[in-house]
Amino acid sequence: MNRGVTMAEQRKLPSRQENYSEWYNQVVLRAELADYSPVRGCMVIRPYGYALWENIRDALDRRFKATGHVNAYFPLFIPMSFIEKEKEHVEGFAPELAVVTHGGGKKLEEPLVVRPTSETIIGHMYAKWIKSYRDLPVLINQWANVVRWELRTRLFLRTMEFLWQEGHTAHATAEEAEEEARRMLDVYEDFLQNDAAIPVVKGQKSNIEKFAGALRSYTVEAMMGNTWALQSGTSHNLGQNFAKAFNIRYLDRNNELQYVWTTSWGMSTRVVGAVVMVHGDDQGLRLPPRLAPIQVVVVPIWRKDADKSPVLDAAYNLTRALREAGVRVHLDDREEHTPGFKFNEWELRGVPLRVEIGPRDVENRQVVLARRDIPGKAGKSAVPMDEIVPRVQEMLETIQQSLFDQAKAFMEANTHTVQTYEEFKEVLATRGGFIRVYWAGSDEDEIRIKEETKATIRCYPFDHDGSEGTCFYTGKKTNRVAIFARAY
RNA sequence: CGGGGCGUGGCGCAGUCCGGUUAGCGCACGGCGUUUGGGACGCCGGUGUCGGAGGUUCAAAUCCUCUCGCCCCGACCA
Repeated sequence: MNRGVTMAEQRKLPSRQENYSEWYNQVVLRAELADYSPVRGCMVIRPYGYALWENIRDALDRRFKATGHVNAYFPLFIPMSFIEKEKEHVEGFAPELAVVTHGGGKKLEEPLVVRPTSETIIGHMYAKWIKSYRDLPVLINQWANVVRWELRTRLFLRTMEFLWQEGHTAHATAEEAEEEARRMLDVYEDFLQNDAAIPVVKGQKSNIEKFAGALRSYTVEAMMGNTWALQSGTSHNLGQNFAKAFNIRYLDRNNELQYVWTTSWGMSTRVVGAVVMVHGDDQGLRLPPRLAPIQVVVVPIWRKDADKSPVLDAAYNLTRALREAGVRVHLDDREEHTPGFKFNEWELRGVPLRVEIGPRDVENRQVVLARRDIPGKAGKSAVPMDEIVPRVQEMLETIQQSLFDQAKAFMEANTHTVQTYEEFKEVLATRGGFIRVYWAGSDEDEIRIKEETKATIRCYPFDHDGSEGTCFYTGKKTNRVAIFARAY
C-alpha cells in the first residue's frame, strides 16, 4: 500500500494549512491527550491530557482562592422543575438537556436533569443559606462535570460531557456583582495570557450570544491557528434574575428584605483545545512551559556499547538535578527507539525543551538544548553541564514568553478593520480572522449576518476608546465597536 | 431530521463490479539478534464470527432483502 513512502512521511501529521480540523484531531489523538469513547459525543481524557488539565485547574484554583473564593460541591442531578423556574434559562437549555426518567427500575415522580450548569440548584441552596446582609457576599466555586446534549461534537472543544469550574457568587448590591463578574474575567485573562500564553480579546457578549438568564455576559476570546475565534472563558452578571426565580433574599441594615445580586463564571476543558490550536504547529503540540506536564525531556544517545553507561549516568544525574530544582523532567531511556524517533515523538507531544546528551557531550561536559518553539538546528544550543539548572529554567521562561509573543503577533496580524458590509464579506472569505467594526445593528441584523457569512459577534471589546464611527451594516452613527469572527 | 460516504486482524486499507483454493498488504504488537547525534534493520511469530440477520447457490467478503452502527455536509452550542 504505502510502498515508496518513507517511514517519516507516513508518520507525518496532516498539515494545518491542508486540513486544519484533521490536523487537530490527529494531534489530540496521537499526543495521547484524549480518545473517543464508545458513547458518541463523549471522550476519554488520557493521562497526558489530564495532567495538562490538572495544571490548568491548579493555576485557576490558586487564583480563585487568592480572590477570596472557596470550593464546594453540588449534586449532578437537578429536579426538572428547577430548570423551569427562570424563563430565559429554560429556553436556552431545554434543547440540550439529558433527563433521567427512571431510577431503581421505576419511573420517577419528577424527572431529574443531569446538570448542564448549576445556577438553579445553587440558587436553591443560597435561598436557604442567605438570611442577612452579614451572610454576604457568598463566593463559591465548584469543580465539576456537566452534560449538554450536543449534536456536533469535537474532542475538547464540544463534547456532551465536559469538566469545568463554575463560580457562583451572591452579593448585596448590583455594583458588587458587576465588580465580581469583571474581576473574574480579569482572572481568566491573567491565567490565559500568563500561564497558557494565549492572548485574548476581553469584552461583552451581544444580546444574542449572552448566557441564558444573564443580565450581561463577558467573555475572553482567543484566536485559533486557523483564525477562528474560541470563547475561552465567560463571566456573567446575573442581576436578580435567579434571586427572583429562587427567592434568594436577605435583610439589609435597615431590616428590609432585598433580593441578592448573583454572578456565575466558568472555564472548561475546552481551553485544552485552545492550547492545542493556538500554539500547535505541523510537528504537533507546543505546550507552554507553565502548563506542560513534562517541561523537559532528556534523550540519551550512544552508538557503541562502551558509551552507554557513561551517557546514561550523565543523563540520570542531569535528570535528578533538574527534578530537585523543581523542573518537571522526564528521562526517556527506552532502548527500543532511536533518538530520532524520540525527538519526533516528544515534539508531537509538545514538550517545550529537550536535552540531548551523547558521548561527545559527556566528553565535553556539556549538553545540547533543543527548543520546541524554534524548529530544527536553529533552536539548538550547547550548554555546559554545570550550568544546566539555571540555563534550563531561564530557557523555559523564554519559551513561555516566545509562545505568547508568537500568538499575539498572529492575532494582531489577523485582526482587520472594515467600513462596509461588502468589505466585511470580502475579508471574511479571503483572509478570515477577527473583524473589528462599528456596530449599531439589531438582534435581527446580527442573525442575518450570521446566516449570510457564518460570522458572529464575539464581543464588544473593552479596549475601544469610545470614539464614534459609522456602523458598517446600518450606516448609523455609533460609538460601539464589535468584533466579528467565525467561531468554534 | 434532509443530502453524501463507509463498515474486512488493534489501526489504515486491498479484495466486492464479474461468486470459486488456505481472505491479503502496510503499520502496530510479541521473541531473538544487529542497531541508536532527526521517525533503524533482519529473521521468526500471534491476531479475523469480512457490522448483524435472513435469503439465492454445489459454493457468498463478493449477489438479493432487511437491519444496526459510524463519519462528513446543512438547523442549536462552554
